[in-house]
Amino acid sequence: MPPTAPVSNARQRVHAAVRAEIVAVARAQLAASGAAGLSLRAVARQLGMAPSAMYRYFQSRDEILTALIVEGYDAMGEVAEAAATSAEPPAERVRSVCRSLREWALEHPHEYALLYGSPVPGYRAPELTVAAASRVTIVLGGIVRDACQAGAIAESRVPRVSAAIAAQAQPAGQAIMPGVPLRVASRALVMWSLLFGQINFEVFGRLEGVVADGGVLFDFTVDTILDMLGFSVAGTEPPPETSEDAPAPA
Amino acid sequence: MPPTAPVSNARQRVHAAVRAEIVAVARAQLAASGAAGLSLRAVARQLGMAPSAMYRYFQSRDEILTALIVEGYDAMGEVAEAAATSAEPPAERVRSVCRSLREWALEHPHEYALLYGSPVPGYRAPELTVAAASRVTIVLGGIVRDACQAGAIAESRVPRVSAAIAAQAQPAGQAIMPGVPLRVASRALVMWSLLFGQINFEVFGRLEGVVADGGVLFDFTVDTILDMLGFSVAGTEPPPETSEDAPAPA
DNA sequence: GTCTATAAATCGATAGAC
DNA sequence: GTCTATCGATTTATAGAC
Repeated sequence: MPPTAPVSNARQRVHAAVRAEIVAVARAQLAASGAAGLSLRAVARQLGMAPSAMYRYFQSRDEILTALIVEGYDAMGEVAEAAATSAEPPAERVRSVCRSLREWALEHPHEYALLYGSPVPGYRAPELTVAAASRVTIVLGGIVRDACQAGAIAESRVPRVSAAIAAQAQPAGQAIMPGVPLRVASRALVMWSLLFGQINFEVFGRLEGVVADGGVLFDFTVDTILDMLGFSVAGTEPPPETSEDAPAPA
Repeated sequence: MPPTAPVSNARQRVHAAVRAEIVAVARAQLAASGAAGLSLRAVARQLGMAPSAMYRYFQSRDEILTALIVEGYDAMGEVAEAAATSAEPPAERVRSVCRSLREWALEHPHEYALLYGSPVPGYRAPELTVAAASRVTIVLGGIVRDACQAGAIAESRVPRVSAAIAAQAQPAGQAIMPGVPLRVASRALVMWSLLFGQINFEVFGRLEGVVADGGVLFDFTVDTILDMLGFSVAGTEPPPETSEDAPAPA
């Protein structure tokens, strides 16, 4: 046996377990106080620990926040990946992923806000978190790439893009969706804004007096995403049920 | 003279002046501490007042926050209205308004976050604020309505919508853009998500390692908005400069 | 690794003198 | 309308005994 290899492996396990417990309590408190109000002491209190004992597990309050963020990105990545694995056509997989993201956001509004809402005032996100954040990105980017290869995207329906935007979209597009034409990759960048903009509005309650059924509007948003990406999808051009397009009676 | 009419008009003026001063200081503190950390005492301290004296001007801390929100919506409404008044074609007016909103948001990130970011944990927005919020909405909705009447929107390029989404979009669409066909009004609802989703990403720093020039991506976003609304606009179909659409060299 | 104790602050809101 | 004084809490973080 190497003399230094299995140094107190059991200790490490309980350490990790307590860490997880701390994060779990912190997550519960996030809902009540918001990210800015997350208190190290309150977590300790609820856990029956002395506040000072927390410092054996996290160097600072911000480190708990970081763990919370990473955990959140991972959870979203997981539901997105789960929704993406199916043999359905790409457009349906996009729908599934988008719906799963919305659902998770509505079920975990405070964690979602931590990820996609206003930045926490004094907090500086470490590199660690950006890697976790890319997981969701990769899922949707992968479907777009698959769709392109499978011919499910009618490139001709997507307008050409200027050299300026092409230059901007090239690095990120190449990284996430290698091989995807730049006009599609450019619009895919915009897709994030539309998707998360819509989820933001609903989760943050900004749709309250405006729209009664957020789910219907969300599905329409996803339809719009598919349309603007050039997806050839039944239902985009001639929708199942159509409504008269008159200015509507007073 | 009526016995009760001009009761201490001077007093009211200084009262309003002090109120404005309080809000100004609070606005400055918003940048440092965020909305959740806005402190009535800190404002008083910086103003050289006793904390208790603040209660002559605002009933509570939340009321200061409300004033800040109303002020913010008004400021955004003002820049939007200013950008909208021009004899240019509707598409250009949309561009101007969107750009002006982005610019304001980048110049006032913390106030913007207060309006369009995560909700403040314990704070419940009063009715007062929703009226102020609609000002920006009305500007863009008005341009869309104008564009429809002027024939600047090719309705045929916008897909028909299902009865379900039409029912959702009808009330808000009718209120903001009376007379606009439902398929266009529906997509106009989605326009807000795309517009503010894009601004959110940039203002909240979520574009940092992804895109170098946020302005270029934003202009492309606005182009996409115009395209998805059916605007007939030079530059959407055949862009000024076009780039080769090859998958890009490694 | 956990505890007590403590330092050095913060906060919102109220009471009551002037 | 402004002040002092105060209530009754809150917080992060550290020191040091066990």
